[in-house]
Amino acid sequence: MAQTYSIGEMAREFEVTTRTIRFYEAEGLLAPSREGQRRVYRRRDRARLRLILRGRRVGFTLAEIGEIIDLYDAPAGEAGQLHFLLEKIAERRDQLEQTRAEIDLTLKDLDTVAATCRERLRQLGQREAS
Amino acid sequence: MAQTYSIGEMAREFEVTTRTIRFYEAEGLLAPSREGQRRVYRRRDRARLRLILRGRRVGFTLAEIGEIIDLYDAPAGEAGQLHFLLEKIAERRDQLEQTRAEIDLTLKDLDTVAATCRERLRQLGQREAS
DNA sequence: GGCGTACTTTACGTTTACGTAAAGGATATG
DNA sequence: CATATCCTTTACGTAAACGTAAAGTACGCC
Repeated sequence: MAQTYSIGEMAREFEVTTRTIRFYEAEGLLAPSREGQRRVYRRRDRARLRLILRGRRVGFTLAEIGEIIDLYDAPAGEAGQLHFLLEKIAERRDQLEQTRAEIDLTLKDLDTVAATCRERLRQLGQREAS
Repeated sequence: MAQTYSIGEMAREFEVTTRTIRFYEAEGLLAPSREGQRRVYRRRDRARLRLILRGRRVGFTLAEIGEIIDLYDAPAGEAGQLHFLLEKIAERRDQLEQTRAEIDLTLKDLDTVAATCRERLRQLGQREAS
C-alpha cells in the first residue's frame, strides 16, 4: 500500500498547476520526498495541500497559511510554546468568524437586491398582461 | 444638513489611506463630486465605500466588487437585464456560501488543534504536579 | 508673509501569487 | 531510434492592490 503520487497527478486531482505546487514547496509549505529527481507525494503531503488550498479560499495569505500549517504539525513542545500556539489559533478563529459575519451581511444584501429585481420583473409582467 | 466629508475624513473613519480611496475612484468604484479640485463625499459615497471594503474582506477582487456595486445601483432596466442580474447574484451567493462552508471546516480543524494543545498542557501540568 | 496642514496630480516602486518560456534528463511506445 | 510524455531547474514576466515620493495649489493663522 502507501500510495504515492506524481506532481502531475496531484495537480490534476486538486485542480491546480504543477507550477503552483512547486511554488508552495519553494515557499516551504510542502516538502515531498524524492525518488531521484522526481517529487513523490504521500498521504501527508496531500493533507497539507488540501489545507493550503482551503486556507487560500478562506482568504489567508500563504504566509498565514504557513503559520497555520505549523500549528497542525507541531502541537507538541513545552508549555510556553503551547500557550503561544493557542493564542495564534484564537487570533485565526477571530479573523475567520469576522469574515463569516461579513459574508452573512453580504448575503443578506444580495437577497435584498434580488428581491428588488424580482419585484421589478413582476411589475413588468403585469404591465405586459394588461 | 446633507453632511459632506473630505477624503481625509473618509480615510480616518474607514481606516484606509487616501491613496486607497483615490485608487478605488480611478478603478471606477467611487465617483465623489467635486468642489473645485477637492473631492466631496456624501452619504451615497460612504455607503459605496462600506460595500467595497466589505467585499474586499470577504475575498472578492475589486473587479468583482465593481460588478456587485453595479448590481446595487442599477436594479432597474428591462426584463433581460433583470434576469441577467439575478443570475449574477446567484453566482455570488454560491461563491459566498462555499467560502462560508470552508470557513466552518477550518474553524472545526482549529478547534481540534486547540483541544490537542490543551490536552498536552494538561499532561504537562500533571507531570509537574507528580 | 512665512508656516503648517490638507488637498491635488503624476509616476515609479513593491509585494503576492503565480504564469510562461527555455533547456534539458528519463522512460515508454510505435 | 525517433517521438511523445512527464518530469526537472532557472529565470524572466505579469496582474492586482496599493505604497511612496515628488511637485504644486489653497487656506488659516500669528
